[in-house]
Amino acid sequence: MMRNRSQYFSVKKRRISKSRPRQSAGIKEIAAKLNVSIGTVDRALHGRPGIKPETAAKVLKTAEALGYRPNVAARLLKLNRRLVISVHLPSEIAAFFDLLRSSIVEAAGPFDSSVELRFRTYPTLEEGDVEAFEKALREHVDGIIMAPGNPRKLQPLIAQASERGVPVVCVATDAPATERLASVSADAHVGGAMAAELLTRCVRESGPVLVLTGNLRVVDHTEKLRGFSERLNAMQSALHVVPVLETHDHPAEADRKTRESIARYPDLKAVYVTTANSLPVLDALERTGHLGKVSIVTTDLFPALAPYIRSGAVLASIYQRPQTQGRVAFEALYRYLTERKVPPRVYPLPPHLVMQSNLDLFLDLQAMGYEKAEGAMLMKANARARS
Amino acid sequence: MMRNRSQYFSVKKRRISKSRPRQSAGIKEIAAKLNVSIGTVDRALHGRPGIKPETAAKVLKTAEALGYRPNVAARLLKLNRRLVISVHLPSEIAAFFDLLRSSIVEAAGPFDSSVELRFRTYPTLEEGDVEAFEKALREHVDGIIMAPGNPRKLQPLIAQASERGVPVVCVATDAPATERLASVSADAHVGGAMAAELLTRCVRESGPVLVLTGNLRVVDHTEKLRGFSERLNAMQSALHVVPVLETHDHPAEADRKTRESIARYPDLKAVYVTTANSLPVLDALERTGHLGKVSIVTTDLFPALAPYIRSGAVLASIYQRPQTQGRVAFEALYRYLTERKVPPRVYPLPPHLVMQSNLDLFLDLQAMGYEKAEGAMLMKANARARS
DNA sequence: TTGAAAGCGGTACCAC
DNA sequence: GTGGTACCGCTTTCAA
Repeated sequence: MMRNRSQYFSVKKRRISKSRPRQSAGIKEIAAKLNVSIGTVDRALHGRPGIKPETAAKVLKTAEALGYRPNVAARLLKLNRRLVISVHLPSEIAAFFDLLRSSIVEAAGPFDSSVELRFRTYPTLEEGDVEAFEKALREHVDGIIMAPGNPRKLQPLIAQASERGVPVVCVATDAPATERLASVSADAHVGGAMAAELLTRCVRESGPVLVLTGNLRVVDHTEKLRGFSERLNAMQSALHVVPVLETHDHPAEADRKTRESIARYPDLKAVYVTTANSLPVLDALERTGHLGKVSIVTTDLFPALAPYIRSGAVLASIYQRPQTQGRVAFEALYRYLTERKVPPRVYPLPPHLVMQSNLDLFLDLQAMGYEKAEGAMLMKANARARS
Repeated sequence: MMRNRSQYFSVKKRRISKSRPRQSAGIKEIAAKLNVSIGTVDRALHGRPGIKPETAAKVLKTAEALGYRPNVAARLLKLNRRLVISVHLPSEIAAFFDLLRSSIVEAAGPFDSSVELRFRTYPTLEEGDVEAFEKALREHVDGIIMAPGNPRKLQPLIAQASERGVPVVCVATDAPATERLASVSADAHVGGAMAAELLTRCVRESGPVLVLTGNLRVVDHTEKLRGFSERLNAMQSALHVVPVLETHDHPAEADRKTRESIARYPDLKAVYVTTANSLPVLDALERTGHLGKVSIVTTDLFPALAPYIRSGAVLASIYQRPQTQGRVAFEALYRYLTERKVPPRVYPLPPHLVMQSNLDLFLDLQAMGYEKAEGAMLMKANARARS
C-alpha cells in the first residue's frame, strides 16, 4: 500500500519566525575566543584525558560565560546510536500491563529515532523477571524498566547493573533497598487510605470490613493494608478489619475465602479488594445476595468491572494509572540517559478514584490507550516484516 | 560561579550495545537504489516542486518499501531553527497558573535546544488574552498555548492563526467552536458530577445544597453545574440545589452571598464551590458556626485550603491538575509541529479528588512543581543576564 | 527536471 | 597536549 507523503512529516514551508538560529554559543565560539581548537574544547567539556588542567579550566570558564549549551541534535547525529531500553513486564493482569507497555511506546514516540525499546515479557510477576534481567545485562542495554516481582533475587543483579552504569527504573511495584535509579508506582499506602476514607464516609453502620489481598510478601500489598488500617483508626471509623485474606491472585481461592468470610461474619458491612483479582469476590457476594448490601472498594479498572461500578454495587475502584506509570518511568530514564538528570528516587503517583461519575471518562481513556497500543504493535510488525 | 562539568551532560563512555546505527534506510539508500540523487529523493518525499510525477511516485514507493524514517536529529541540525511557542496565561489564581506555566517549562526540557518558549502574562483571565494573541501573531510564532478568557473575541483571531498555519492549543478552559488544534482541561462536567456523587454518598439527611460559581458565561463553570445537577438527579440524591450564586471570583461578593444564603436556608446540608475562590466561603461558614456541620466540596488546591481538608471540614476538593494540563498541552503542540501528528480535539482530564488520605501527597507534588518552576526561572534569568 | 555539494554542531581519530 | 579534519543525514542552493 502507498504511504501518504505527509507521513514523513515534512516540516513544510512555514512563515518563519526570525528567531536567531542559536541562543547560546557553540563549541566553535568557545574555541575561537580562546584561540584553541575545537578538539581541545571538546576534551575540556567532557573531561577527557590528554588536556592540561589549566586549559580545561579556562575552557570551562569560557563555556560558562558564554552560556554554552550542547546541541543535542548534532550530538545525536554524530553519535548516531540509539539508546537501547529494555522493558521487562509480565503479561499477567493484561489489563494493567498492556496499558503500561503501550504507554511506554507512546512516550518514546518523539524519540523514535534515538531510542530502541526491547520488550521482554514473561507469564507472571513472579516468574521470569530474573532471567529477563540477566539477558538484558548480557546484551549490554543502556537502561532497564521493570516490574520487580522478586526484589530479593534481583537485588544483586540491580547492583551489578548499577556498577556497570546501567540505570534501572522500577514500575508497578518497588524493589526498595536496591541500587535502582527510580521507582514509579501508585502510592500504595495512600491507595489503601483512600479506600478506608471512602468506606468510612459512606458506610452508615458499624461492623466488620473484609480485606482481600494478593500476597503479603509483596510490599505493594502490605502497604495498602497499612494505609487502610491507619486511616480507619485516624478517622475512628465504625468499621473494623477482620483477618486479612490472601488470594494469591487465584480466582478459585478468592471465591472460596470470600464465601467462608461471609458465613463467618454475617453482619459484614464492607469489602476492600487490594488487587485486580476482584471478580471472583464480586461473584461470590452476588450469589450470596450481598451485592448492593455491603459497600465495596476494588482496585484497578478493566471492562468486566465497569458494570459493577456503573450500577453502584462497587462504590469505587482505586485506579493505579498504568499509563501514567509507563510515561513517567520512560521519561525519567530517558532524561537520565541523555542529560544525566537524576530523577527523584520515588515517584508516588496519587491513585485515582473511579466512581459512577467518572467511569465513562476512564473507560474512554483506556480505550485510547489500547488503540495506540495496536497502532504501535502494527508498526513493529511491519518493521519486522520489512527487514 | 563555576559550573560543574557534568552539567554539560556529556554522554560518557559506556559499553556500547551493538545495535545497528540505523534501523531503516536513509535518503541515500533510496537514492542509490533508484540511481537518482538525494536531492531528487528529498523533493519527492516532501512534495516539493520541480520533479516529474513518475519519479516522485517511484521514490515514494521505494521509501515505503525500505521503511524509510527521517532522521530527526539530522533535520533539526540542518534546519537549525527553534520552534517558537507562545504561552498566554493570566497571573491571577497564581496557585493554578504558576503550576501550569512551570509544567510547560518542564515538559519542554528535553527539547530545550529546539524549542523557545515565550511567556506572555496578563493580570486576569478576562483581560489581556486578546492583546497577547495579536502580539504573538505579529511575531510569527510557530504555535500558541493559551487560556481563552474571551472565547468570543478570540474566535476570529484563532481563525486567522489557523489560516496562517499557526496551531493553537487551549488550556484551563476551552474556546469551543473555534479553529483551535486542541483543548486540554479538566473535564468540568465530570468534576461537577464527582462533587455530587461524593456529597450524595456522604450526607445522611435531605436538604438544600448551595452552589457557588464564578461566572455563568464561562463554559467551564456552567458545565460543572450541569454535571452536578445531573448526577444529583441520577442518584436520586436527598440533596437539592438552591439557586446558584455567582461570585465573579470576588472574595467580598462570595462572603456576602454565602452569609445571605445561610440566613435563607438554615437547614443547609452541603456546599459546593466550583472555583478556587473558596476561602471567603469557608470563612463565612466558620464565623456562623457552620463549619463541620455542612459537607463541603471545593475546587483546586492551594496551601490555605489544606488545613480545611486535613481537619475534615472540607470533605474533598476537585483538583484540576494544572501540571498535567501544561504537559499534555505542550506535548500535543510539539508533536503537531514536528511530526504533524494531529491530537484529539479535546483532552478531558479526569479531575482528582483531594481528601484527607491523599492531601499530603498532593501537597508534595505541588511543592515539587514550584521547585522546578524556580529552577526554570533562574535559568531564564541567567540566560538573559548573559546575552 | 535533475545532480552535486556545502554545511548545520558536535565527536573521534590521526598527526604533530 | 593540541590542532586539524572527516563525517553523521538531511536541507538547500546553484549549476547543468
